[in-house]
Formats: sequence, structure tokens, C-alpha cells
Amino acid sequence: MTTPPEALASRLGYLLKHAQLKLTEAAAQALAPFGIDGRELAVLVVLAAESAAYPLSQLEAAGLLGVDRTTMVALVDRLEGKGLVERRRSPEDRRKNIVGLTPAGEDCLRRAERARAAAERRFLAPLGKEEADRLVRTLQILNFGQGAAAEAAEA
Amino acid sequence: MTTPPEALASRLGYLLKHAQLKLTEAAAQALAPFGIDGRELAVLVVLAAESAAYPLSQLEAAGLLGVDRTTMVALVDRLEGKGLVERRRSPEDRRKNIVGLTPAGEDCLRRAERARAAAERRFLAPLGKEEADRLVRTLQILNFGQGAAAEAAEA
DNA sequence: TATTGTTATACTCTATAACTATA
DNA sequence: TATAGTTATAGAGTATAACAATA
Repeated sequence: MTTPPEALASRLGYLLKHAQLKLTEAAAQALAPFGIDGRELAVLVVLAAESAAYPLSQLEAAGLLGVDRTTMVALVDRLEGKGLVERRRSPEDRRKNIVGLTPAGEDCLRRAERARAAAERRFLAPLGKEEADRLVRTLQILNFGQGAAAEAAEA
Repeated sequence: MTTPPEALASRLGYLLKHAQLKLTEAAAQALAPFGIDGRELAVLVVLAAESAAYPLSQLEAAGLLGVDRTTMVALVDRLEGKGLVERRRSPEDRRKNIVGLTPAGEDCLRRAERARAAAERRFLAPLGKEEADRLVRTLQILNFGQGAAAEAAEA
């Protein structure tokens, strides 16, 4: 792409969009060896984090990820096809699919997550450590508000 | 959307994506009275800014906007349908379409740009003025590098 | 009747390939 | 031959509507 005119390069919308495109591209490259993309990794992360407390149905996982239940079907289809997650009917409510990581999924998650974090660090490298941390906090405030961002900072 | 789990809420990819979605939504609402969306406004901005120097062809405008020439066709079609831009054949090279704002387009640009800027300020309001400025500079560094971001800061 | 998962369908955004008219 | 604009088409991503199984 040619350098954008100054009139665009100072717009927040442009800056956010292209920063996200650039990061998505970097993450895709980092995750390619594992055969998944960033969205699929996010599914694995949520399933692992929440399943530690209690098993998740497709709909519950979809809610946590902020995707439609029809989108979730395709997402789980792909991950199941790769042998990373498993569906099983809930014994308590036979309408529900409990979705959990397979051992291969757990392994993929661990290694892919390391690769993703490294790509994120490389992406943020032009900023200092302090400025990078501040960016994350600032974006948390914009997304969740002052309170939620402060809570996240504690964790 | 339900609150995302902590494992997602600290990911840069998630934060950038949802900040952009939120801003796009706010901009769409602010621009609705003018019958255009943020991408169409960006086209008007580029045409106005660059046409001041010399008239732009569709392909040149597409390059500045970072979109494909086929995408540009649809974009100009829509704006021409709304009476905001005009195509005319270049006398020097009859393959080229010179694209320029109509008087209605200039008027729409002025007023819509004010509304967009106001929406952007509201979006950034939870941050202080200083933190908002720093966010923009930080994103410029991530997108264009330290040098280009410094130049943009001068302007 | 309502809910979960599923399928079919459609809509947006984007890009590739092929066509046309000009050069 | 190459370029600018156009059209047709296809691929991601997402959402709505309808259906089957279950509650």
C-alpha cells in the first residue's frame, strides 16, 4: 500500500483498523505452523480457561467469545476436524453439546499461545515496554470502561 | 455481548478489534444523517485533500485509500448515485476517470467530517486529553514506524 | 412453548480473472 | 503490449430464518 495521506493517517478509525490488520497478519504467520488462526486459538483459550471451572456448551462458549451460535458451529466443526476439540452430548440436558479440548488440543494451545504472545511482543517492539503496557490499558478502558480495565490490571 | 473472559480481554488482537468495532458503530450513527458511512467519508476526504493539488483518477484515489480498483468502482458508484462525486473522462488520457466532489459533496464532507470528529472525541472521552493524544501517536508508530509518526505529529 | 444445535440462505467486504477502450 | 475502468465471480466473515431434537 502507498503511504496514506495525512488526512487519513490521523484518524483513529484508520489507525485502529490498520493496526489490527497488521497484527492479524503477524499472528497468522506465527500460528501457521500449528494449522490454526487467531480466532481458532481464541476458542481454545476460552474452552481451556472456563472448562477448568465447569464444562462449556457450544452456546456458552459462543457467548464468551462474542460470536453467533451459527458461527460457533462452523468454528467447532473446523477444530473438531483438526482433532483439537471434542463434542459430546450433555447427560443432564441432551440438547447441549459439551465442547472440550482433546489432548492434542491442549498441546496445540500451549505451543500456539506461546507463538502468538511472541508475535504480539514483536509487533509491540517499536514501543517501549512502558508504552506498550499503557496501550493495552488504554484500549481496555475504551472497551470496558475505567473500572473493568483497573480490575484487569490487578490480575 | 457478555463480558469476555480475562484470558481474552488482555489480548491485543481482541482489544484492537473490539475498539474498532465500537468506534465504527459510533461513527456510523454520527454519519447516518448524512447518508454515508465512514469509508465513504474517507473517500470524500482523500478526494478533497488531494484534488486541491491536482485532480485524481479512480486508480490514484484507490491507491491513496489502500483499496483495490474494483472496490473503488463500487465506492464511486455509490457516491455518484448520491450526487456527492462526479466522474469525467480525462482529456489527456481517455482511459482515466477523473473523480471530483460535487458542490453537494463538498457540503456533505464539511458537515459529516465535523460529526465524525465529534463522535471520535466522545469515543475517546473516557481517556484524558493527554492519554488520547498518546494513543494516536502510539498507533501511528505501530502503523508507520517511529519516523513517520514523528512527521505526522509535526503537521 | 422455549432452547440447542444445525442447515440453508443472504449480505457485506474484499480480491481475482476476464473483458473493453484506450494508449 | 500495457493500463484504467468495468463486470462477473468467488471467498471470507457474519447474521437471519427455518428445522429437528429435546426440555
